[in-house]
Amino acid sequence: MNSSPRIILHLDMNAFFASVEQQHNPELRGKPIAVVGSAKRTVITTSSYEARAFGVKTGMNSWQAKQVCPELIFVVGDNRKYSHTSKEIVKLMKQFTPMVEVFSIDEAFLDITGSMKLYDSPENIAYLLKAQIRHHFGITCSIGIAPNKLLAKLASDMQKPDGLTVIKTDEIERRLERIPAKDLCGVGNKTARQLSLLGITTCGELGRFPTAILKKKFGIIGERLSLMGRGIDDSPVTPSEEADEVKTVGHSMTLERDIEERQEILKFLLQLSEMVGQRARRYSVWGKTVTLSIRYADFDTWAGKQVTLTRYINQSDDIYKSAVSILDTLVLTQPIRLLGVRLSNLRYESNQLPLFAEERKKLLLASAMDSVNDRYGGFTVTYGSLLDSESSKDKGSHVISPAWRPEGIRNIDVK
DNA sequence: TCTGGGGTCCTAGGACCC
DNA sequence: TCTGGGGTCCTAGGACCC
Repeated sequence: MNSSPRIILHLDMNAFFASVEQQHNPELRGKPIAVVGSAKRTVITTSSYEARAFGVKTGMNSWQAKQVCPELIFVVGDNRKYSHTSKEIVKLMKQFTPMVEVFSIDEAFLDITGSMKLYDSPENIAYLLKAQIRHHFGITCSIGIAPNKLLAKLASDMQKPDGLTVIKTDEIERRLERIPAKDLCGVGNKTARQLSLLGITTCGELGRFPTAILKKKFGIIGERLSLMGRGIDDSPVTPSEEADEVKTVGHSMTLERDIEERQEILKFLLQLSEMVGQRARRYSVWGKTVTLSIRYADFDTWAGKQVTLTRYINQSDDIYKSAVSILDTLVLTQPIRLLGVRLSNLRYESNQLPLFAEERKKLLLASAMDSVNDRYGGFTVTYGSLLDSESSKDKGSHVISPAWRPEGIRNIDVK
């Protein structure tokens, strides 16, 4: 396979959520701020560069952050805002090429190989993108340009904030030589540790290491690791419209406090099942497998199981029943910190006709509730047992995720 | 006063069928 | 009477990404 060289651009919005908040509220500009969730047990999802200077990091809880930065301002995140801004920025990117792959709410890959006739150079496109994003949204971004996605992503990480880094084909080897292998997208903590046991810490070392040994140790990943070490990556930029359909739909939540009582567990399971069912129905997805996951109070121990049914479901109470049936097979050994419900083994069917009157009634009731929820968001209407419960008060607002995809089914229920 | 939430892909073993 | 191998589906768990 010998194709002509590609030009790939990776764009990473700097401190995206925090930047959006600072843009919306001028009083926050120039100040150390942290975007958090509304729940009690929340962590920092993003912080401004002013806050990072103090050592504030993603994943810290509020009091840890306050320790390192006493004047830190906490802002409760608002997914609608970020999603909206993200979509607008994607529109802007698409003026340069239709080949835009939305990688997360604050990152995208652009294949600009075909855009060179219109714009003199890749750098030119990068400067225009940066200028327009700054002008329209007041946000800076870091851009990496390289012959493939792996290197473009690596490059965008090299200068932050507001950076531009270009890696040309003839300098790949030199530039990779001393880069830590851990910096490669796909090499996490565990793999990095395994590699270091083999005496590998840099990309250079990884690329020179015998592929056969890597294969033996890491299986299918081994070969890929070897290629990555040499900066080789053939994966295409896939525009989001052509992306695979989503394969699972799930929600989980860390509870305000650890719980043990069955009634209380059931209440949250019902809420989660409703969240999952609502999203599944909105996108005409039916699933055959339900997974219940439980994180215990000690944080490190997990419980849970999956069951596969003989039919496809997407009604909240069917999901709920399955989740409860799993719960009934478990022997709980600790109070519960987190509960999760997930639907998988999905099938996409829009016009499945329910056979029985009972089924029809259920569908009608569900769609009526969905349309109200569509208009008002969150859990304006929900099942009886949730009313007056503490869980309905927060209206699902604890859902904040930096990697949340703003397109298609990956959307959470925010309109 | 610890530690969020949404996903994808891969592996390995067992059941079951032909 | 004796014992192969391929394919598929399922569960559980781990690693990774944002």
